[in-house]
Amino acid sequence: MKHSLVRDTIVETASNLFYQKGYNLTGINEIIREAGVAKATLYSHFKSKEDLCLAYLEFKNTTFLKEIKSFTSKAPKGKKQVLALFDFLKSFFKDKDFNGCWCINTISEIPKDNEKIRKEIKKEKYQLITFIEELVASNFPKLTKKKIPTLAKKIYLLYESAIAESHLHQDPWAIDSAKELCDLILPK
Amino acid sequence: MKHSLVRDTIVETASNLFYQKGYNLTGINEIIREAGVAKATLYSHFKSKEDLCLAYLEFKNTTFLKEIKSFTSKAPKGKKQVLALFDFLKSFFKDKDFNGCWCINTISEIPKDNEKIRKEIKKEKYQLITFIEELVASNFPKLTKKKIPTLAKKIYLLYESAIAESHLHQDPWAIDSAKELCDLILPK
DNA sequence: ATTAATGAACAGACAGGTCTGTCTTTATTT
DNA sequence: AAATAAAGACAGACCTGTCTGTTCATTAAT
Repeated sequence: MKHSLVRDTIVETASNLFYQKGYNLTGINEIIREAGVAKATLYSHFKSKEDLCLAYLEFKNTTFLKEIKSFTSKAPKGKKQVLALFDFLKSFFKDKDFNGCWCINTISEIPKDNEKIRKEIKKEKYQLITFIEELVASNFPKLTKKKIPTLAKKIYLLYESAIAESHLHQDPWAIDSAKELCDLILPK
Repeated sequence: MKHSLVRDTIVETASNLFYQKGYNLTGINEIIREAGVAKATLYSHFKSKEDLCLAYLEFKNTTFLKEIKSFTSKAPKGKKQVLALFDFLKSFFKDKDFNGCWCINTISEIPKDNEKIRKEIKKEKYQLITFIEELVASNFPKLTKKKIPTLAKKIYLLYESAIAESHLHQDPWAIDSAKELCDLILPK
């Protein structure tokens, strides 16, 4: 198999396992078995399990941002396009592999002083906030520049609680509730 | 030491360690060392680490509910008393031992099919929702009975994202933002 | 064109450490 | 004297990461 393809296979396999079972409960041996790859091969691509964790976070984030951008762009312009954030989440929730937010899950699993991973996670969340700002700005052009970041942060909070709580309660009520609340705070 | 006191010591020590370092990264040996207790003693009180985890969740929850009820009851009646939820969270955030929500952290660490722990966590969250309902009902007596649960759930979502996001970003902006949003949705 | 060399991946043993949970032995307390 | 707890050895499983040696495909050199 080609060098870069092997890497991709490892990242995808590890991502699925990390996301489903958690980082600490997934062993390297399980990853290589599943990926059909030798241990030395894995360690030639990643110098440690932590390195693989970073690749996992990046992979998930890239895929996620692409999907959510594509999904919302298909919704009608205006309020509905912003609210589509929650429709996206709902379809994500319905997926049999849904297991909440990988960032939150990972933060709970790593030692407090692991700055590398924490930094990556914060970066990813800021990318989401930035996307929401763009979404709000493009759908509410009358909104003053100053108000956009504040509003986007609030929508972000609603999004985050919707994903965490639908996961915790294994029920989508949190998504509906957050969407309602979002509807309330968007300019009419 | 007295039998029940030994149990309390173990639970408190385990709770601190589980909360600070995470469930999977805290070993039984570390708990007994810290608690000054023999391993056989621990296993005479708890049949497994999972059992100890349940005791940890219960302990944290009991303490937490007591404190948040006491804190909010001291705030002036009306809107302010409900908003005091977020002031409580802020002081909690400032604590050097703050490490987010133990329920969310634990959910991320255990296998998906651990129904015992999941059930306990859901129960605890419903206790929080119930408390918020009571808080809302007693501070907004004009509110119809039907509207209370819906409103309480929304406040709950704001509370949950405030705790999770202040933890993730290691910054209290999420608490302020959630409080503002809560202020907005409370009847004037 | 044939051979040699290089790079990549495979297979899996191994080291050295961790984990949970059990068990025995010794000490303390009541 | 009986019960309780301490101390810690131990079993057995699992973990990450290293290392040796083999296979195979592609490239370079003759």
